[in-house]
Amino acid sequence: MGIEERRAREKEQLRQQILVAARELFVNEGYENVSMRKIANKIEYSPTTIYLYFKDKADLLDSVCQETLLNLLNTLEQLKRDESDPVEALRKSGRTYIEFGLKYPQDYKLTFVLRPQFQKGLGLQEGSVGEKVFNYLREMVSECIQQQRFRQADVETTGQVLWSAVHGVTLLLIDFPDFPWTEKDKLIDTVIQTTIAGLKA
Amino acid sequence: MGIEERRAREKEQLRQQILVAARELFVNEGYENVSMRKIANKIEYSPTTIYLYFKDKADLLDSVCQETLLNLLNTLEQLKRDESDPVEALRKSGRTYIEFGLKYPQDYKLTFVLRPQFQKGLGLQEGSVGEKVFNYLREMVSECIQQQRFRQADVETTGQVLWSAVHGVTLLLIDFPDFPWTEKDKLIDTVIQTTIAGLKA
DNA sequence: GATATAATATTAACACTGTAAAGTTAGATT
DNA sequence: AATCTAACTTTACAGTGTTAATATTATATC
Repeated sequence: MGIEERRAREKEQLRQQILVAARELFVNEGYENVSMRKIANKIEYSPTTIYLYFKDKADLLDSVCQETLLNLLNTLEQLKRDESDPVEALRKSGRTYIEFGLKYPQDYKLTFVLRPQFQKGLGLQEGSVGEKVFNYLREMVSECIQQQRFRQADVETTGQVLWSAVHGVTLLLIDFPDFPWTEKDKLIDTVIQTTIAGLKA
Repeated sequence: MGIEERRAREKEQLRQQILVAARELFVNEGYENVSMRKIANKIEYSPTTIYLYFKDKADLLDSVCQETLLNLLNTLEQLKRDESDPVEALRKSGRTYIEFGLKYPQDYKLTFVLRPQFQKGLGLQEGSVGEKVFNYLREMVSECIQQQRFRQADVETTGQVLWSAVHGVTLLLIDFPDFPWTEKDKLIDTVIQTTIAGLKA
């Protein structure tokens, strides 16, 4: 049955096409200003066709973000392999996380701030990419504590403290671009280093 | 001329009425799901009347957030008078800030996450309440550094690091209520103490 | 008290939005 | 060749923010 397979392939292709178009508009114009009609125009299909591939607009945007997050997860995992020192790995991971957020601010906000509000209780459900990202953090922190590079403390709490710091600075930099921030790279480094120093103390 | 004064008073009253209705709807239904018509219905005026008092929907949101910020500022300023030790004052301020966010989660998100998105570039302009809140933080940090309770460092950067930490944990607690957080009070304390410890080191 | 003036509120309209339902068309199966 | 089915489009609805024109009211002036 090669025909069905070809059809499935074509179907998947259009799905991807929609995702690509959506991401491009989404990133460039901000997710508020992207309408189904705009996406449809871009791919030269009628607006309602999109509904054959995605439940609704939220679902579409969700899929875009999922992809982006998977990207983040991959970037982080790669990093882990290239670095043996656990504290240094953690530092680099923090940087990577923040820079990711700044590179895809719309995706970051949608995933970590705007979506949870509407999908109450489904923020970091089991198996979600978000959960995997936090698991990654857990591992790194655990390593640091086990090797006594951090003061003896709860792995969970320590991870949550780190996440708070990087999440916070990421969102502030995204949301208040005109605030007189310290030079961006310095600020990011200081946030990470200060938190790590605090965990050693 | 008591008449003009009465009119100004009445005008201000309706303005307030709009603000109250808008806040209530924004908080309960989410900014996106609140239409000008809904607000108008609630106050029993025609939709366009609102435009005589506010430039547009974003401006209305802005005004709601201004009020929230003023509320936060008052809460913080009260605290400053009651504490002489600068590090302790900072610690308490951090707690107060976070607790404020958790007490009015929707208002907090509206002010610090949603509003910036719609009022791009007008995040913390000169003379704004937002700026005053950050000035408050600046003062406290400055005191800590001057008294050599913190390691010698840039006041601006130090303040921004602290803000990142409290902002981060506030939003995480709000947005992922089902995440297996460490006990809330412990987490908040650890975030603040770790950051402060890092600033001493 | 009648009339002009200014402030305030409303109606109607425009160009959008997300999306449900029904209609169309092309290709595969019988 | 007739039928079925999946993919896609057309149409339509109820809603959105917002503007311009209009109507209503309250006050000031004659």
